[in-house]
Amino acid sequence: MSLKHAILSLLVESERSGYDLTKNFESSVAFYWSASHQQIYKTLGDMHDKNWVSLKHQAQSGKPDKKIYSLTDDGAAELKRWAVEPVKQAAPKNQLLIKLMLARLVGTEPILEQLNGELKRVYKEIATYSKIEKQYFSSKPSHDTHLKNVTSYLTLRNGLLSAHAELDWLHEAIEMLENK
Amino acid sequence: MSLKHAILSLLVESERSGYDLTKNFESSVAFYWSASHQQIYKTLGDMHDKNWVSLKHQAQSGKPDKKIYSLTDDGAAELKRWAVEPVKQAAPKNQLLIKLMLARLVGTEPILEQLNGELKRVYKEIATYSKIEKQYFSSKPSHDTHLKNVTSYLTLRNGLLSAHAELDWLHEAIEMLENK
DNA sequence: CAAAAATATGCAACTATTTGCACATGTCTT
DNA sequence: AAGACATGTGCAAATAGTTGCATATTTTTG
Repeated sequence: MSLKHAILSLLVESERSGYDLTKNFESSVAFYWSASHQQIYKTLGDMHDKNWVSLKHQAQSGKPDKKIYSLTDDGAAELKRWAVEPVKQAAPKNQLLIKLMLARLVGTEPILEQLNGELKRVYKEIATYSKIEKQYFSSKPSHDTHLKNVTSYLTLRNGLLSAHAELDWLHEAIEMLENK
Repeated sequence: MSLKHAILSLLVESERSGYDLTKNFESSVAFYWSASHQQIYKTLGDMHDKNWVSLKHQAQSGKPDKKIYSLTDDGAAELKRWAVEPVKQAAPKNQLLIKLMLARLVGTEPILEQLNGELKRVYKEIATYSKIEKQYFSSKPSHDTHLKNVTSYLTLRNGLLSAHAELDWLHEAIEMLENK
C-alpha cells in the first residue's frame, strides 16, 4: 500500500501528529490520496514498529497531549527506495460504468439521473480546483519557481484535466442516452 | 463493494461459472473493474449464501465439472436497487502524484523516468482502445443502434478520454520538470 | 514425448479499508 | 446552561482485496 508512503512524504517536510496528518489528508492530500483518522493512527503505529518513524510526546495546556512523529533514517531510506521503484498501476474501479451497463435492466431514465448527478459533482470539483489555481498559482510556474510549487501546480493540473475529461464524457453519454 | 454488482450485471445476460466470469473480468470488464479468480469464487459463494445467485453443477467430459451460477429474483432485485442508488465516489488513489511530490527528496531525474514509463503505458492503452474502436465500433452508434452497443461504446469512450487526459498531463509534467 | 498452457475450483494468511464506537477536554454558539 | 464543534487518540469488528499455495485433468506446443 502507499498510505505509508503518503504519510512519510508529509513527514519529510516536518514532524506531525496523527491529528495534523488527518487534517492534511482532508485538505491538500485528498486530491490524490485519502485515509480516515483511524487508518492514519493505525499506520503510524505500524510504521513506529518498523522504525520508519520516531515518536515524542508533547504536552499541551488545555488540549489533549500530542504524539509527534518524525521521519527516521530508515523511513527516509524506505521512501527513497519506493519513490524510484516502478509505479504499481491501481486497478480501475468505476461504479458508474457498471451502472451504465445496467441501463437495459433498469431503463435509461434512472441512469440519466445518475449521470446528471455526476455532472453536478464534477462541475463543483472543477470550481474548487479553479479557485485554488487563482489563489495560489496566479501565473504558471516558470523555471525560477521553487520545485515544490511546480509539483503542487502539476498535482492541481492533474485534477483539472481528469475532471474535464470526465465532464466531456458525461456530456457525450447524456446526449447519446437521451436520444434512445 | 461493487464486485458483487459487477458480477450480477454479467449474470443478467447469461448464467456463468466462476471460470467464465474470471475470463470476462480479464477481458472486457477489466476496463472498468478488476478482480482475481480467488475473489470471484469467494464472492460467488457469499452471494449464494445471500440467495442472490442459484447454482447448478455441470459435468463435463474431460474437463473438471463446472458450477454454473444464475441470477435469482433476489439478486435481480438487489441489482436494480443498487443501480438507481446514488454513486459512491471512490477515494482517489494516485501513487504517481505522491512520487511527484518526492522530486525534492530524490531529484527530478528518477521522477522523470517514472513519468516517461507512464507515458509508454498510456500510449499502449490508447492503442488498445483505438483498435477495439475500429474493430467493433467502426461508426458511432446512432439512434437505431441497440442500447447495449451504445453503453459498450460509451465505456470505451470513457477509457479513451481518460487516457488522453493523462497523456496531456504527462506531457505537461515532463516539460515542466525537464526545465528545472 | 515432455513441458507448458488452459480448464476448473478453492483455502489460508495477510494486508488494506470501512464502519461503529469510545473517551477526555476546551471553546464557541444559541 | 446546553449543545455543537474542535482537539486529540484509539479499539474492535466487518468488509474488501492480495498473495501464495493446492489439486486434478486435457489440450496444445516445441
